[in-house]
Amino acid sequence: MSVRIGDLARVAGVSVRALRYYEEEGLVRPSRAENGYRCFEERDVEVVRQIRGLIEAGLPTRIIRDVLPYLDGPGELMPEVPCEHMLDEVAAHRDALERRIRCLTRNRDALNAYLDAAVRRSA
Amino acid sequence: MSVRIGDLARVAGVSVRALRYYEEEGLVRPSRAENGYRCFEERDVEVVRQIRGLIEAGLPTRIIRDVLPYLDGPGELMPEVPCEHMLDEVAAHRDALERRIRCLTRNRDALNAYLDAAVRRSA
DNA sequence: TAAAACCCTCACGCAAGCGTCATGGTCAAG
DNA sequence: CTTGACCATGACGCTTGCGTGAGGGTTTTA
Repeated sequence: MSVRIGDLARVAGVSVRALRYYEEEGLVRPSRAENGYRCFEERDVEVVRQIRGLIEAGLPTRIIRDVLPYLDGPGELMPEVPCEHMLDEVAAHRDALERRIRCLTRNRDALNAYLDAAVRRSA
Repeated sequence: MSVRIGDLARVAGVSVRALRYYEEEGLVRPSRAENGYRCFEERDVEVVRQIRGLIEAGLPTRIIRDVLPYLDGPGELMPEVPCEHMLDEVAAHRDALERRIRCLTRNRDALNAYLDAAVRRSA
């Protein structure tokens, strides 16, 4: 029923060590079997992919830990009484993402322009 | 006429140490005065901002060094005879940026959805 | 002309995100 | 019942992107 760490690593495309690290950082919270083995869930596959994407995008784990609870879909399980302070933090994260997206988009467009020009020249 | 490292640091919003590091990594190539001081150009302000954005977006300096020459605008100063291999590398960088952008966009949208829901609930 | 304020080059230090043993329990297969 | 494939917990190592002196010239300011 439960997914073991090796299986999750293979399916999600990360190392076993990385998964243990993510647990240390509080990004995933597997339960434990009687023998001490970590028990992951099916949904952790997507969670880990999400984590990978965010880490590759440059977000530190402590921020990922903060925003991960809000990324389960459109407000499915929202924390009770979201206090102002937390909302501000989430909004700040959103703004940071916005800036990163704009920066990356500009650079992607520039690379595309370069590639286009190179192709036209070789034609 | 030339910009000194301290001025550039203030204007571009980075540390002097960071600028020296960028030079070590080949991201900027200031000339030198007779006294050994680094001579930056006005345009380096924007270059450094560009670099900062890419680093914050998670790109390692060696990749930034690779793509930076192609980000000066739409193919203004294109390297002579861009070999296939290099074009492939640039395209790969572009694809990596694309993936990052999609990941960040998904997460930004999720955060927005969360924030919207929170606001509606408090209303 | 002397203190401030910059600049230079080493060079060590540090946090993040794992890689990589070392050492040892667990469990299905032969 | 032993071999091999997994699992666990330390714990040290490495890379990246700088921070932070140490030690010593230069240039502007008082």
